[in-house]
Amino acid sequence: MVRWEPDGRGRLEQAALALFGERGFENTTVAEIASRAGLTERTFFRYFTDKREVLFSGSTMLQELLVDAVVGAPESASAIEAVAAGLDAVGAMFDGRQDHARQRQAVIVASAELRERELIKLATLGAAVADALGRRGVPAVAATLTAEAGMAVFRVAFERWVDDAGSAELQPLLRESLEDLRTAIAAP
Amino acid sequence: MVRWEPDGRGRLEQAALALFGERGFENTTVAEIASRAGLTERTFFRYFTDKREVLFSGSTMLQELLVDAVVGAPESASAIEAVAAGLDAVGAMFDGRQDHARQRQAVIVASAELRERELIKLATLGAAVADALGRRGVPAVAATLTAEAGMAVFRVAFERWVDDAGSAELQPLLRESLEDLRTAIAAP
DNA sequence: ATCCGTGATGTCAGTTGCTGACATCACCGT
DNA sequence: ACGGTGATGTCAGCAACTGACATCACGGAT
Repeated sequence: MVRWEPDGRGRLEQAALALFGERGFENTTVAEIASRAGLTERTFFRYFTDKREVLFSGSTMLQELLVDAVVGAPESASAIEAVAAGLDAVGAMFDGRQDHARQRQAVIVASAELRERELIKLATLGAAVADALGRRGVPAVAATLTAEAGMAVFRVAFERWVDDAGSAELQPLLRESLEDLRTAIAAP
Repeated sequence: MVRWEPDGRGRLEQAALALFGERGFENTTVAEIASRAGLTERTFFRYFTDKREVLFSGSTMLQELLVDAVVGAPESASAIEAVAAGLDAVGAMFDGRQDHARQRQAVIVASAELRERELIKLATLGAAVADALGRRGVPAVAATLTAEAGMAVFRVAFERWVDDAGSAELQPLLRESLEDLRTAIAAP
């Protein structure tokens, strides 16, 4: 018999998502999350710096994926093409995870605090992409703007994907949204 | 003799900015801010929902200005042109406020919590602009993307304006950044 | 001139997020 | 058999925030 059940971190994440879904983020106590996971409040804060962080453990993986794809895009690709390649990789990663994404997103949009956290994760992602573009030789201002545009495309496409019952795949929505952005801001 | 010194709210804002600048956001207590303003912690929380909000009272004015300019743009203007008009108005508003903006921005970038708050303010601004575009008849997805692009342009231009000692006016940087974005994401 | 309602402030007690310091104790290698 | 290690627990404490109630100058109504 083992001393502790395995994967305390994962149990905390599950418990948190479930409780946030039932009573909402603000009406859930860290002590309650920990208790449902069979752990202590103190242990929760050893895994997560923050009550909010428990919903964002996937963001580092997402960042690695995106950055790798941007860096690994063919040398001939322009900045925006490299970002598009990154978005393709991200789109593929979300395949089959629509249900989980929906559940999580419902919790996030219901709480201002969690929306804040999500925005800063996206901003960090954008900065990492801009940095990756920099390593490809793209000048700083253009890199930042291209990365920010990519994040805007991601936000819009992701929202459509989560809200829309009909579309099972994220990738086509990403492509579409990038095209929409292009036509939207093209000079008249 | 008056019962209370006037403009408690303003005194709290000044005291907060000063203290955050001296010791940083996390090392400043709400009680300290209130005390420097000659008030009580409880009173602070009557004016501001949050310790962070004390730095963001201007954002509602910014939003009104921007939305009004977008709505009031000539009917012939495209979505992105309406947003550009809004950015012009915003650029004009910041004339002569560079010192204050710098001081405030230094405090904000030094604190993750404050950066979060700033991002959600910008996102709210973006949503308001998208809504304004919607009232101009722009379809929802295009409206969101155009507004997000506008916010990205604002972020980048504002950062350049604050960081760069040479440029006194924000407006030209906004124009430039919009052009940069256009060329950055144009189809190859 | 007196009284009374009002609004900005203060006081107090309580909950919750979060942290530092220290204790515990099964497991694992020596 | 033994000692080190790492994941966990316990406890005390600060600071952010909130609800309930008190205060009291001011200004208008009587």
